[in-house]
Parts: sequence; C-alpha cells; structure tokens
Amino acid sequence: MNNYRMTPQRRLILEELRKTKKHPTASEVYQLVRKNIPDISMGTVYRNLAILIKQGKIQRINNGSKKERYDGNPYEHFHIKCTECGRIDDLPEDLVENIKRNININFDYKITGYDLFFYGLCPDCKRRQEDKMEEKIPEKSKNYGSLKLQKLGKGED
Amino acid sequence: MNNYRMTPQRRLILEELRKTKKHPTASEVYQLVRKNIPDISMGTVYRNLAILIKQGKIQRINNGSKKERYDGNPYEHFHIKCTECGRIDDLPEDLVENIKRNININFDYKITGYDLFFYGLCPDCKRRQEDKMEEKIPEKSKNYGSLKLQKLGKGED
DNA sequence: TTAATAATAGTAACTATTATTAATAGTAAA
DNA sequence: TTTACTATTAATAATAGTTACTATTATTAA
Repeated sequence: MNNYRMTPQRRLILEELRKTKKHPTASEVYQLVRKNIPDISMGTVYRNLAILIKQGKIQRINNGSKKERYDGNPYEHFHIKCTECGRIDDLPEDLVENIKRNININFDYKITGYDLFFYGLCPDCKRRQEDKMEEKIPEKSKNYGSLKLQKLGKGED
Repeated sequence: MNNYRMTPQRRLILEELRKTKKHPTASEVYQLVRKNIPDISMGTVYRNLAILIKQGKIQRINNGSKKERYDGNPYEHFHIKCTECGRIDDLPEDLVENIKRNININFDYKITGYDLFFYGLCPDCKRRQEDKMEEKIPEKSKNYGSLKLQKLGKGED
C-alpha cells in the first residue's frame, strides 16, 4: 500500500501539472493527459492525483469552488482567483513576505498550516470591466476588499 | 426577481445562522430549522441560503471541503478549521490586525477581497493527540505550517 | 379583483468525486 | 522459472452535495 510505482499514467499527470500554471481541475487534467494516453479513465486521474498529494509532489488548492484544483508546485505559495472568469494565479513572493513576518499567534489552536486566498479581477477582466464602465453613467462604486469579504464570484463556478 | 419577501422559512434560517457560532453546512441548517418548521425542504434551505448571500446578510465559507458552510456574520472576519474533526471557529480580531496592516499591493490584479484560512488542531483534538503521543516512542515530528502548506485534513471531509 | 411575481414542498436531475470490479502487470520469494 | 502477492488499470456503478423542475400557494401591485 506504500510502495508506489511510477506508471506512465502517473508520470504524465505529474508532468502536465508541472508544465502548466493554470491550476487545472481533475477533468482538465484528464483532458490534458488524454492527448498522450487516449484511453486513460477519470478514475485513474483521481486516484493518481490523490497518490501524488499523499507523496507531497503536488497539492490541492482550496479555491472555494465545487471543483477541486491541482497544483504541480508542492511548496508554499499563495493564490489569487479572478471572481469574473475563475482563473487562478500565483501571488508574487514579495507580496506575501510582509504578511508572513507578522503572524504572531497566542491562541488555543495548534496551527499546522494556513491558506491565504485573494479574490479579484485578472488583468483581462479588469480591462473588460473598465470598458463597460465607460458606457454607463458612473455610479458610486461598491468597494469590497477593505471592509467586507467578497467571495461571490460570477466566474466558472 | 429582486423584490425579496421575508418568509417565515427565510427568517428562521437567518435567525438560526445568527444564533450559532458553528458555521453549519446546508444540511445542518436544515436540521436546525426543521425543529420549528418540520416540513421545510432541502430545496427551500438551499434557495434561501443563496438569496441571503445575494442580499449580503450571510456568507458562505471557503473551507476547502465538498460541503459548503454558512456564516450568519456577513462582516469581515477570518476562520480556522480543525484538520482533525473539521470544526470551524472565528479567528480572534487582534490576531488578524497585524496581517491586515501589512498588505501592500503593487500587482496587476484588481483585488476585491481575500480569505485567510488557517488549518490546525482545535483544543480538544490537540489534547487527544498529545495523549496518544505519550503512549508511543517519540519520533521526530513532521512540522508543516512554517514551510509547507498543509491542507490534507483527516476531518469530516 | 385581477394579474404578475415570489416562494413553497416534493421530487427529479445533475455533477464532482469515490468505490467496486475484473483484468493486467510489475515485484519478490521459493 | 514458477508462484504468490500487490499495485495499477479501465470501465462502470454508487454516493453525496447541490441545483433545477413542477404544480401549488401566498403576497404584492395595478
């Protein structure tokens, strides 16, 4: 049960996850690997994703969606998700450094990990929204982010 | 479509969410409201949860689980989840203040919100684990949290 | 009072994920 | 090499959380 074999299917799944920066869902991984192994099954994809996570080679992203997303980078880094189209990118390192330096905990939980998740508009959607704004009478903008959590994306979920 | 009525079902769902600190799932909400309205249906619960979110009266919690959780507090605050039993609590305000003061963003996304999620052991599970440790020969502890994301809880998901 | 719209309970459908099954292929010991 | 063992696979069935649909009832607006 703990002597894993590196099968062609497993290797391909890992390679595809390492190649892309798109943080694909399970079925997106399935579509990718099917190009090289056409008769691979969804069950194989799910099973191997779970094994690769258990081995610490990839990670699952907590993205507040029903569809899990997977990341070929197993090391600590944070994500940002576009509330418009659902696209997920990595946050730049230097932006995270400030935050990490300032976590001091005196609290009755034993903290073993954390996940910092930003929501917003990716460059493309930001531009699209700015274009739309110009066609309208400007109204007082609802600015979340500073006072209120905003996690109701209109994106792909 | 945007003239909502405050029906008894909707009012009860909101009241129950405001009363509890347990961040219940949809079916837990269903169990709660069924005590007063025994013939309410799951569909009604889901529909009203969605409407209350749209109205900004409650929020859905991004908890990395298949089961969504709901929170009667619509204002910004952060959560911590026990990786052992899945319990979710609010993070103390003062712990978050440090972090918030240090987010300075120069990045091509328009950030409209964020979610900071901690993982760990709640007081009960922490004690249980410490008890278990005493029965074993102590081994070098695998300490995540500082260098590696840890989001593979063994809890209720 | 009439028409339009929201909301409801009940149920069916959907979808992401997990479990099962029978077959296959590496691996280790005899 | 044979044998037994175990990991893995494709295909398919099952599960579970959520959403959509349907007929009916309640509320609001004209």
